[in-house]
Amino acid sequence: MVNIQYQQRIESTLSMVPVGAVVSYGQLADLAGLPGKARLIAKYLKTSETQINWHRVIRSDGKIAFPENSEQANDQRRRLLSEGVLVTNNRVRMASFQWQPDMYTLLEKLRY
DNA sequence: CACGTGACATACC
DNA sequence: GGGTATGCCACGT
Repeated sequence: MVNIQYQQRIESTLSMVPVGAVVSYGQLADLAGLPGKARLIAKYLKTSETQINWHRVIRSDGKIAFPENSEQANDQRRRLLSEGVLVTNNRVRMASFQWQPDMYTLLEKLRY
């Protein structure tokens, strides 16, 4: 269970991640105005029912958080591939990893 | 209040 | 690159 305030910020921010982009847990926390709370994002994704764009969240090292070949990892990989995000060996390719800097700044100024 | 627990992050070897 | 060690922080027990 995640505090409702946190949940709302996380959900609205996550809903803005564009198709074909991925963010890390820490980046998403930053964008949501919750710096340092990467693990809270993880808890949200695990416990919350409404997970829009959940598949666009990956670890800071570029890897999918689930064990390779697990059902969930395969599901996430399939969803990413369908948006044009290349995934090999449970890891997204660098070109797809993280937003362009200007986009990052833009969203920050836009919301907070 | 004291620990233990994560779909984490960073530094270092 | 992989592996270990710490830091982190909201939550549950």
